Amino acid sequence: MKAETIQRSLEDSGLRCTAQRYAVMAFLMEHKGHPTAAEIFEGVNRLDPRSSRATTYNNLRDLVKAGLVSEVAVEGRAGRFDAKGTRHHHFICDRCGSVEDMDWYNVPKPASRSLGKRVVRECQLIFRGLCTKCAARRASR
Amino acid sequence: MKAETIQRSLEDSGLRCTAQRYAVMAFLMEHKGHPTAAEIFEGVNRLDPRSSRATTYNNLRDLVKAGLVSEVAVEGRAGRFDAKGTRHHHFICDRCGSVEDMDWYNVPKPASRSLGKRVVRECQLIFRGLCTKCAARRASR
DNA sequence: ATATTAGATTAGATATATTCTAATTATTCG
DNA sequence: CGAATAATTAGAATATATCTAATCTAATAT
Ligand SMILES: [Mn+2]
Ligand SMILES: [Mn+2]
Ligand SMILES: [Zn+2]
Ligand SMILES: [Zn+2]
Repeated sequence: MKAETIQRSLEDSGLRCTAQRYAVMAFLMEHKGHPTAAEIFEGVNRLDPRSSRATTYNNLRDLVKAGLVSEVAVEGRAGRFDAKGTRHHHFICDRCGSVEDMDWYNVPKPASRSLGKRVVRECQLIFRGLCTKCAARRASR
Repeated sequence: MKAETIQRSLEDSGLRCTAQRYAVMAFLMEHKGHPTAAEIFEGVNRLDPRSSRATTYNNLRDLVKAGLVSEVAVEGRAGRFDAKGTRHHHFICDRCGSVEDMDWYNVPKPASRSLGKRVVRECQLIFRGLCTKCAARRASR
């Protein structure tokens, strides 16, 4: 049951499972397109408007801090968010800017000479190019 | 001679080599720390204030479009820029947010099944963790 | 059960980053 | 030169995110 899964993961992270916080988490799990804070705010309030902008931002911050959500590194102004599920990489379309998940695969670590005394926590791969839709569009012209 | 190199690369891209545009390019080539637009604006105007904020942004946009500069994908509000030199990856520090270059190495392409009809133009690797300075700081406590 | 406390939410104000507008200046080309 | 095009500018406008201080809610203590 998804509801209980969300509730438990929130509480395991020391966060109360409030209606607003739950809604952000549920929205992210249902929408895999890496929505912005504004889209999440709008989506959460579409049915039953009951979360303020500040709360949406607060909860996103808390969820990221708790490790349940990640902010995707994209150039461009608005942050984009992602419920942390299975590991994956990302593909960003040059034309339409959409951010899509790509199957995860292991990436070789950098040479320790190049790494120096840095400590690597994670490593993410971002592909750029044309998404399926935009590639088709371009081909048909 | 660097000046001529910059001039030529601008003109080859169909951009006039104006004082302001040149200054943005030169600043980026001298400062490898991936400065923000605000830092570039400030840096360019430190000696002889003669570039407006709008022009700094306009030129950054034009240089990115021409492929001479790239915007680094970082989460966080301000865009960070990079003169495109030799290929490299990036390391972003969890603690201080600094963005450092890492030696480039080839990354295996995704399985074509996973790629679908997408067209990959490039692939960049972002490492996260603690930079040399922050790792030392943490160790000494 | 009531009081106390810490956690969460809210509207609106504020801050920050970027883009737009319309006027001006500089450069190119016929 | 004169027209056309490109670039720059100050400041206004927009977009995104955070802060503030008041209020509300839930958890715990008495
Ligand atoms: Mn994702
Ligand atoms: Mn770089
Ligand atoms: Zn696309
Ligand atoms: Zn650091």
